[in-house]
Amino acid sequence: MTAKNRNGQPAYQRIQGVIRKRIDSGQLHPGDAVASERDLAKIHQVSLMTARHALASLEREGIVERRRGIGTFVAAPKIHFNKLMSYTEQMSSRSLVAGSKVLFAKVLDNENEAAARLSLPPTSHIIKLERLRHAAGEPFALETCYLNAAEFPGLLDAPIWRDSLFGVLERDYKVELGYADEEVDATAADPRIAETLSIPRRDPLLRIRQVIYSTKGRPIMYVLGFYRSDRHNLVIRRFR
Amino acid sequence: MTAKNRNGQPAYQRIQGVIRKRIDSGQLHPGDAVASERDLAKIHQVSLMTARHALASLEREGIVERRRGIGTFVAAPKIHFNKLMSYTEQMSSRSLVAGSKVLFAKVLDNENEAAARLSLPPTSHIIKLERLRHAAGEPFALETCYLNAAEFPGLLDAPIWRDSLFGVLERDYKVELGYADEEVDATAADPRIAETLSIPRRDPLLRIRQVIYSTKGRPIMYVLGFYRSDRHNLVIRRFR
DNA sequence: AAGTGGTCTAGACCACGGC
DNA sequence: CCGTGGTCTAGACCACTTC
Repeated sequence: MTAKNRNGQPAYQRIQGVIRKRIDSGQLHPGDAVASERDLAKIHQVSLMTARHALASLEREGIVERRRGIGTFVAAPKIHFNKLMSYTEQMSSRSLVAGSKVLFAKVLDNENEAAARLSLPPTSHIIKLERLRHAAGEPFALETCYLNAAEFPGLLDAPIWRDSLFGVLERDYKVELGYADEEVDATAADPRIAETLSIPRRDPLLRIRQVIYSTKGRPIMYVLGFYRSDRHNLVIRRFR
Repeated sequence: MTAKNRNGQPAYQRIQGVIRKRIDSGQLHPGDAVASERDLAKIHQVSLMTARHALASLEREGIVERRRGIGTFVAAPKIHFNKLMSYTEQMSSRSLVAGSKVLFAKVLDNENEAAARLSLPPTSHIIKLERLRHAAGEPFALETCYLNAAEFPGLLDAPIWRDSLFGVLERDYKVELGYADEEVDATAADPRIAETLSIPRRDPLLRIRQVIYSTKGRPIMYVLGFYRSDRHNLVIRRFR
């Protein structure tokens, strides 16, 4: 019997959804035991491998921890490490109101570095969108996004002002965002950035260069961001 | 038939090893196709799920990329993102000779913050090991490790001077390192760090606070590191 | 002994991409 | 159409932990 999913969602994702909801709604707290593979299999009428798949990939996300011979438990909420999220999503996951001010938005043809990061010829038409991001009334970061203008015609006419760029891409352009490779280093605020972010010149900033890929591995967007080190810190998990 | 592994290594790991070796040795180059799930299953005499497991977790490590309907391909070598490696391992993966100078090595009992990060009482006996790391003759980073003295008696007598701390822990103390949670931000060099690293005061530095856990989720070591931003950059991958 | 996660089988059907 | 990866079954045995 091939399990029929009324909505086309795979069974293991449906199971994950149930568990996630129970954690988010406070029914399950960090440290609590999650149903075992065998119990989940019975409850959701799936095979062991499917229940296992659900738990294994929740563990990879850091939502639960599994211990052989003992069980599966809700993990301490270390924020969503290694999770690709838009600025809007990040802020709302911290219960902050995200704000954004567009400083620059035009199509250019001399953004060589951005074009290279997007695997495009040097003089391609590139959308450049520079935004000052703030939260709780304070400047937070300066982010510049670059996209292939040929691939996203009319993007600058979309309500980026109101809406999340991730949302526009996923909803209006049917892009499936997959993963992002990021390079992180530290740098000192130059005069312009210092003024924009309301911090002293030469203050240390976190600089993140991010190339966002579709699920199929095609580069979609290059983002260069400068983050106030006193307002931001990055959380990641590395595996051995 | 339960596949017998002559050495106790799971079949999927053996398959991964074969693929890794073929990539490392130059038999397979980035972009080349890897054998399909079905081929691997035949070649290694395992079931489809096992061959699949091997490829799926290689993909999670960024070694290969899989595309539905097309195949599995060797990924571009973006360095080992999200991979927990010792300084020695990192350097050697970049073909650099790692050097280290111990600046401080003692057991203390007033390292409250480190104790807290290790989930120990505030005044626990804590090993503090401060090392200046260099490569290619240049100072590179200042790293301070903290460990539970009760758990690693005699550690300071081990040949940390010569050997990798990771190596000592894994070999002599039978610790299985599992993962690390890291907080990254930017900071300015204070006078002492500036002098130690041979850089101007107030230069931006990458600061990384790292808690390393065993495979069973027990905190093993807390590492506070300051990295010269002109010599270091951190590469990570985030998933949606 | 009982329960848990880890590995594995020998198949199945589906969705997708290229021909 | 055929080969690919994605999901899934209905079990099995093993290793580990707790009782």
